[in-house]
Amino acid sequence: MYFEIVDHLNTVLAETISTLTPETPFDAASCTFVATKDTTHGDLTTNAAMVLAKTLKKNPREIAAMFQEKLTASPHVEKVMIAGPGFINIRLSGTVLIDTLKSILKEKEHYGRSFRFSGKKALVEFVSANPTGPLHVGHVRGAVVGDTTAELLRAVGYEVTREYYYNDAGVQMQMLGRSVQARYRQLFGVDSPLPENGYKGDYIRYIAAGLKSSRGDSLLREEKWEPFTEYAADVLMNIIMDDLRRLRVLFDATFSERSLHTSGAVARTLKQLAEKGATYEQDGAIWLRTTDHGDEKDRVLVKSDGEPTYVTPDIAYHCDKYDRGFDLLVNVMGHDHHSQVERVKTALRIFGHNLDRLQYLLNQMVSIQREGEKVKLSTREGQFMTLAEMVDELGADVTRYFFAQRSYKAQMIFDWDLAKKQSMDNPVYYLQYVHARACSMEEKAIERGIGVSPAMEFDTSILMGEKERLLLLKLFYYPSFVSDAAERFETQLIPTYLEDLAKMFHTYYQAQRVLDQDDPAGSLARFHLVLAIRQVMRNGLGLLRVNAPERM
RNA sequence: GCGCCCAUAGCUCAGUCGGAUAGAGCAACUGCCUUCUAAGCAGUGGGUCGCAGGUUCGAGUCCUGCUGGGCGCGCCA
Repeated sequence: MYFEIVDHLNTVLAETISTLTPETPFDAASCTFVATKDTTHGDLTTNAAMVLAKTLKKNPREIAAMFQEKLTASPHVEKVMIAGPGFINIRLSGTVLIDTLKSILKEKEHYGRSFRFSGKKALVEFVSANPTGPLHVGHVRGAVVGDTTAELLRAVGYEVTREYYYNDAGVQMQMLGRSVQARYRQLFGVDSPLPENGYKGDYIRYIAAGLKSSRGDSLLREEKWEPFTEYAADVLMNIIMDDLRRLRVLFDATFSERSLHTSGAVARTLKQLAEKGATYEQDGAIWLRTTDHGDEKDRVLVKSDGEPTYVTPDIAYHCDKYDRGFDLLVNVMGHDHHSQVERVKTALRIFGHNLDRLQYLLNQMVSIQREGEKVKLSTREGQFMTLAEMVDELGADVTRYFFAQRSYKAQMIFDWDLAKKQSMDNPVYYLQYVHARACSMEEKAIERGIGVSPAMEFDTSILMGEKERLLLLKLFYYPSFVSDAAERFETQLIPTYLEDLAKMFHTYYQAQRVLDQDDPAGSLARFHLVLAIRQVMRNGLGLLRVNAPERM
């Protein structure tokens, strides 16, 4: 409904603009209708007249008047008002709002979804933590941002793949294997110290104990670290995926770094870069000429010991993503990997890949405020706050909501005490309460013999009161928020919208009796409105993968 | 030194990507349950949108320069 109406109005706008400016080419796309911020200014507004003022050398209000007739003729428009310096404000016809209500009740969970990107494929890569330990708070933010973004993209028509890239090769994995090996030997009383910079966490002992119970002492004479790495990585990947599942994050695919080595993709990438003259050899290492693309120094692709650096398989991985034919590639990772991004992009540019298809979402750091105390978290320091602990203490709903609520770009202070509260102070419960309250009203309605009319027959004039009208208008805007959130990769637009809607609903509930024994016609009409609000709340929470309980 | 991000109410943050009188929640204060859930509602106080310029009809939003904070800048990942 929203896009249908706004597209129609924008077309009228564009046509009128082209008749007004037949000589001068004018970008009509820059003049569109948007929702008003202040309801006293009508429902939709455009600044077209003011933008055109310079080109036409006329007073904006005078220009606005030239649009008025055409717009008034639209069946979707009740009234056109010219206000302020030259805004064209539109009040939508009641039919539009009633049709919105009907389509919500008809489309149900599909309301708000669109087909703007139907037929397009998107890959969202996120979390991608190495299997060297359990996930911590920093990963949770990436997990929520990535998963919610994926869900938003799906809501606007993309066929989405969620992928987890993990480094099961390299020095860190060797360290993991050797740490487990040491703990394993200790279990048999062998004096075997942890390697320098080895992993000290208790989970290493846990993994070693698991190995002992499944393999006995059969690995005691094993000198190589690889079997230990393989086993530990396997265990840790399972733990990671279990934790993520508890956060309601499910991946469609994992992609192993080692597979890029064994398949020859890394070697092929290096060869192709060399053929393009983008690399050279010096001091026994192979360098990428990133300085040709604005870097301050060239970067090493292959170390003098013959081992590739981290960036090399990452380049091969991204080439693989391009080869798989996605229309959109989204990468969610910590902002501390920023310099890495430029190197990958440089290589992709050398290969001639279209960087417009690649979108990095670099989320900033999270710190936790708990009982007034600020706990800073970083990968290097020992982590006492893991994903599992968060979900245990706060639940998936609260954990997800708190991260989705904020822009990924800004550093975030996670208010643990607020998140912990199961009260009205906590926005999650505030939203869920809308849903529960509406469900409770439905029960009451059924008791009183009020049911949804399949033919949508109810007295629509009752919903044209100003309070009801504003609620309908809010529901009308919902698809635009979904669309904006997806296109701009801004998850927080959804919580912002839902909190607005919740506020309006609770206010309405307080001010207006919905189910009134003395007013059956009014009760029926308002009941339909409540059901529509409940549906949108459920859909919005669904995008965030937050539960909408029927009872609280 | 260079790069990226941030700076909005006492605190945590929004601000629909240049619009009209800058918002919400928390905290503080005052009211409202015999009713469809008070996990709620209504109201009060609280601001030089870090600073200084610039762009234009119009700037919290865009540009430049500062200040302050975070992160990065490795033949680590």
